[in-house]
Amino acid sequence: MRVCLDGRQIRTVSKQELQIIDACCAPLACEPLSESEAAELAPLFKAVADPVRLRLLSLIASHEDGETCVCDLTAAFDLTPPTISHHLKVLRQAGLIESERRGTWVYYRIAPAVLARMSALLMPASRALAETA
Amino acid sequence: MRVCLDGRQIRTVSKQELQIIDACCAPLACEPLSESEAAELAPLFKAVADPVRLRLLSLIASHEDGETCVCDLTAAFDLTPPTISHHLKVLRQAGLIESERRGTWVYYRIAPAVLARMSALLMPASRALAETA
DNA sequence: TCCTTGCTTAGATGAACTTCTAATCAGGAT
DNA sequence: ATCCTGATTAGAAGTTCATCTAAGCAAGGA
Repeated sequence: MRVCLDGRQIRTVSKQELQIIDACCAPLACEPLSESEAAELAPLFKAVADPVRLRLLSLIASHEDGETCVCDLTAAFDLTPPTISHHLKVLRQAGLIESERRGTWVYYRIAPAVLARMSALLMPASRALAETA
Repeated sequence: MRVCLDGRQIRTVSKQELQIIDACCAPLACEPLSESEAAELAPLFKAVADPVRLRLLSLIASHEDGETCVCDLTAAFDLTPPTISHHLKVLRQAGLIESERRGTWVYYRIAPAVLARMSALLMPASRALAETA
């Protein structure tokens, strides 16, 4: 882990992540997206196109245990529990997170496959970059 | 360039792209996004969270010349020119594309930096992946 | 100068989305 | 059994968004 100029932490990409990037997801610049592909992908981006859901995703992803209790998530926002629950449902229905109830509490964790697919789609979107390799 | 099981073309990641991935964009799992970071990032994802805009981006990105005339873009959709113009404006205001007028026609091309940032943010969002490296 | 073509802006409409309050469900404790 | 706490569902209100038609702007040709 390194720290960059603006103070944010960064790290290098692992081989395993490269395999995901390299997996079966044609990047945007490869060939035009079909209507059905676009219709399938757009809801995934819509799920993360909200500041609350981005922070929820980030809170869950950066939690040490790999999972986070809803009560901790709710406490991090100035929003009512039903609102947080709504956003978690949107993320879950998009396949970005998974939930599990253990006793009184419900825990959420990241489902990495869909995020990896979205990332791979956007990454090499510049033909110039692809060809100067 | 290879072809995967479902017939879509894929390719490996270049060193230059790795540098972009590795650049100054903390991935989601690194640490929780601040409220202001989330507020800044969400509109970027909102810009691509629409099937028409995803296809527009893909059409522009995959065009041989690196740029595409609006007339070609409009022809690819079953929508009126004002609607296409609206979507192009959304993408341009998000910093994802740039436009240039040459004579009668207006050409759009990809602005790769923002896409690279979004991709880097989503990619290593799984702590499990990051730690099995 | 006037007309034609390409593209964008303005304004309106109907759908979708975010948020809330109130009510409901699930588990655990008294 | 009853109550309490954590979480979700139901329904409503206000806002944002995608799309259209109509109008405007820019550039080139008759």
